[in-house]
Amino acid sequence: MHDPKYLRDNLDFIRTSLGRRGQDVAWDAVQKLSDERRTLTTQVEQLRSELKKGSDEVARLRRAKEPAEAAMAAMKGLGDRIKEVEDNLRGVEEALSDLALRIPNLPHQTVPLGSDASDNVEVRRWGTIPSFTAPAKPHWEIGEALGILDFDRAAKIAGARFAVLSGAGARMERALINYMLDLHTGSHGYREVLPPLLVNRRTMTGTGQLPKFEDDLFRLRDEDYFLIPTAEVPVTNLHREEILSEDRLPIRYTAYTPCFRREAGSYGKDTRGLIRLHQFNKVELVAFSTPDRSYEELERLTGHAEFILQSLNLPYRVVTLCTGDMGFSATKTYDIEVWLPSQGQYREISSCSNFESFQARRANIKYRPAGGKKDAKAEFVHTLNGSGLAVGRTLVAILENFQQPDGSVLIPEALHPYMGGIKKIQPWPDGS
RNA sequence: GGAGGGGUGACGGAGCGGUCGAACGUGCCGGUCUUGAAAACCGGAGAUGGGGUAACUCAUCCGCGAGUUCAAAUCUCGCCCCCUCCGCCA
Repeated sequence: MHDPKYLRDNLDFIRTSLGRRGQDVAWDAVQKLSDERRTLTTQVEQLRSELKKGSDEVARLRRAKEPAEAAMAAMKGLGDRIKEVEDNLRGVEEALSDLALRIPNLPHQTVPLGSDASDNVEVRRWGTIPSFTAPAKPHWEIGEALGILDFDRAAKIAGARFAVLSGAGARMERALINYMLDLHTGSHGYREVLPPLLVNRRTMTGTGQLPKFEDDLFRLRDEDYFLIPTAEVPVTNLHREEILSEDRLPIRYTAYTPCFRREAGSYGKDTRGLIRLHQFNKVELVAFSTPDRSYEELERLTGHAEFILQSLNLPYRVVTLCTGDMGFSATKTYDIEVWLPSQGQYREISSCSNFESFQARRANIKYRPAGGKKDAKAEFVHTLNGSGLAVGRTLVAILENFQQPDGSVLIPEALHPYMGGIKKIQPWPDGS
């Protein structure tokens, strides 16, 4: 959400800057409602001031044992008039905030202009792309042959876009989760959090999923709870309605959670395999920063996610998303894309973003600057987050990049301690 | 699910329907005292929105929402959350 005052005074600038991203915003209504809110606010305050003075006068008269009937009669009805104007004002404010909550964040100056993913700019590459004598197999073939991935039974018990992992597959998913968490908590300075997977409406609004993207979420039928689409949601909202002291910043959390997404509108995309599921595992990195350090923090955080891939020896590249490809709440986003041999291309495995004060304003997360000066007014923090990493896609990358001619898959050395001594995944004999 | 208790400022905790934005205590900041510190004493300090170059000023905020009243932290109703006991359950 934008600063209401800034929004009111810079409507045209914001509108122009957003370009295509702001095309479905009702700009004229925003303008009109902003103006109305202002006049109604002034009106209410004047009436209230009048009422207050009148009431004080009544109190004074009665204390002085003087007749107060006239003063009371004069005030009669004022309250009702105030209520009327207030109802108006409330209506205007609700309408305005509903519209304002649907305005995307403005991109940072360093974000390249563009309309879609093809305009994203590659920042760097790491690792060597493996070469294969035979065509590289897709992970679902590898996994099914090894008996560690089962999409047919997943479809039976749940439906399309679900997967069952078993044996060494299940083990490796768990190994990756533990490995990532250990690294982020042990070496990168994050505090581990295990949050609820169901959250309320207020929380979903705080990070920007609501009101605009309700269709992307799974929602419970009988209660107003949503399944989280990412740990970003509960973890960022941890400090909702709080004022943090500056010396606590930056706060860095890492959280493993399953993530649930309806994937509405992505029919036909990545229908096979583990790439796009309704439920997947992710280890998330979340940071709360002072405004002056948030871009520095974005680089750090991205580096922490990259390090996982490096330590697993998986080739990847980092791209800066262009203005047209960025998410709703971000000012700047780096995508980390891992190499998938079967597709002959890099695919997203992490997305690291700075939201500046956009989420903080929605969720009311502030900090009080240190220094003991009298002007220590609370200000909004900057929030950031990134995947570190999407676990299922990491498994995909391992299966595909380290597949062997005999159908087995070599396990990266960093995972050996987490795999109970297994260094290679061999076919499960009876194939069940 | 049943019964009861409670939600007030960073925290603890008061609050006859009318100088209550809110006593008091702790913590915090500044000062006096001290070689320094502690103690003691004095003073300061909330959030949001509007107006003003500024000193400042106006409005709102005592879980949330509605109602009663000239006037609500205080009275009434609904909702949310927390706690205790009982039942159920991993």
